[in-house]
Amino acid sequence: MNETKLIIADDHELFRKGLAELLSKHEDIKVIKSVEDGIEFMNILKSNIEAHIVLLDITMPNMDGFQVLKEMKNLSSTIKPIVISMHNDGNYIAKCAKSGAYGYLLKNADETELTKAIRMVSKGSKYFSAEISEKMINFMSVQSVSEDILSNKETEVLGLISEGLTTKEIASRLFVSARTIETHRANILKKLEVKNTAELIKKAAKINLI
Amino acid sequence: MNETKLIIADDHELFRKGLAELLSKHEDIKVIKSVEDGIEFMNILKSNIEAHIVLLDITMPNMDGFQVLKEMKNLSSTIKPIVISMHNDGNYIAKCAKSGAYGYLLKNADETELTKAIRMVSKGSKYFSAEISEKMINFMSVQSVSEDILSNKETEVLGLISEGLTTKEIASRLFVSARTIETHRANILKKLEVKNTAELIKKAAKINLI
DNA sequence: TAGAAACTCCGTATAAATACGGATGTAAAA
DNA sequence: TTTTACATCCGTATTTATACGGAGTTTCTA
Repeated sequence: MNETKLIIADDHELFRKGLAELLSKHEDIKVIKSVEDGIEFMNILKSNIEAHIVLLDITMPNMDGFQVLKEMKNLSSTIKPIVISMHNDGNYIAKCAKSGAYGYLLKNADETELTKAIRMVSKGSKYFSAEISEKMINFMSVQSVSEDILSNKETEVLGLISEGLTTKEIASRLFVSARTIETHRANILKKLEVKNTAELIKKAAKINLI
Repeated sequence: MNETKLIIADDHELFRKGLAELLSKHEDIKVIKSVEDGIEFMNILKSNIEAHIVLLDITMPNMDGFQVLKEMKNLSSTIKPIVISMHNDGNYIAKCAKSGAYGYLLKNADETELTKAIRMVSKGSKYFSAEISEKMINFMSVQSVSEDILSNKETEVLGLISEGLTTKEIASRLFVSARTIETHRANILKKLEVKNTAELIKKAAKINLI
């Protein structure tokens, strides 16, 4: 028979348990492991466990879903990740797709959709619902994936700005001139299409840059 | 027999279903309804359904958990709300306790804790785990519940600041002098214990003021 | 290898925010 | 009723941020 072995990675105990319970009714799907963070999952992955799919939450402590996806790609794992997230934010979806997710489900998806996604991915297809695809496309048409918007230095500067440091303070902490930080600030404002610090921090918080 | 009838209010279909499945194993607990937002729950409440407990999510569309709690208090409902949230933020917890929640569970609580909470609340007690209580106490000791921190005017100004408006722009929009807005800004910074706009917006976003 | 980013730095100027230290009338709460 | 918080306003001064426009070096990539 064709049994799909899957792992659940989610930091919410009740969600994990409930999901396992829910899936136990389906004979072709078997939950073989249940972990609560990315690190734990990576350990399992490295132990060469035989599994087909991992239902992966994005927001997890220690190591989040994005990092897990990246690592899985590096290790060219054969386990196919389906992301289960509560964010129907185009940015999240796009990042997951880019990082090698085989599917993206919202936590308010229904059981039918969940099993459909698992079965499709199990057969080698990808599963992104119409709603999800649309969000992603809309997002990509207006702005690039946030990961790529800012350079490393800019991201670092943004972090310090959000801590409440002034340009001068940031400059001395990063051992560069204040002019440099001013330029970084200007570039960040431009890239995120905002006109001052207040708007900047709000937007950065929204798209989870900080 | 003493069967506890409960309602689940959560916008995540999978969570709802999973939870129901999980609880179905317990004979003394019966899930009688499952709704996906606050409005839907209020309708059920008004239909005089017989239920003992509602497992209430905070972040829901249309009408969130806080509003539901407030409304339930107004209607002096006999259904006892247990909040299930993913935020272990002292501010959230304190607001719920203040609004009449009988319990507060994190979504990463385990099954044992869930059933324990349900049974205790069913018997008339309240259930706040040691961890949750601690968070709440820590929070309240350092700052009052966010709802009460800022005055109405200050909240309004904060909103406009976060939109990227300058002091002058805000002043003309609110038909007052720029000085007034400067004072408001200063007071807001002081109340939230931050030293500039960047930190302000970050904090405001964090405690969901904007 | 050529070109594009990224990172660094500079000058000049204006706009905006923050830090002081006041003041008044009104409304709500103790 | 007395106190307290709120909302409004003012002056002076300094610090920060933003807006221009430019340029050299390195590093990565097509």
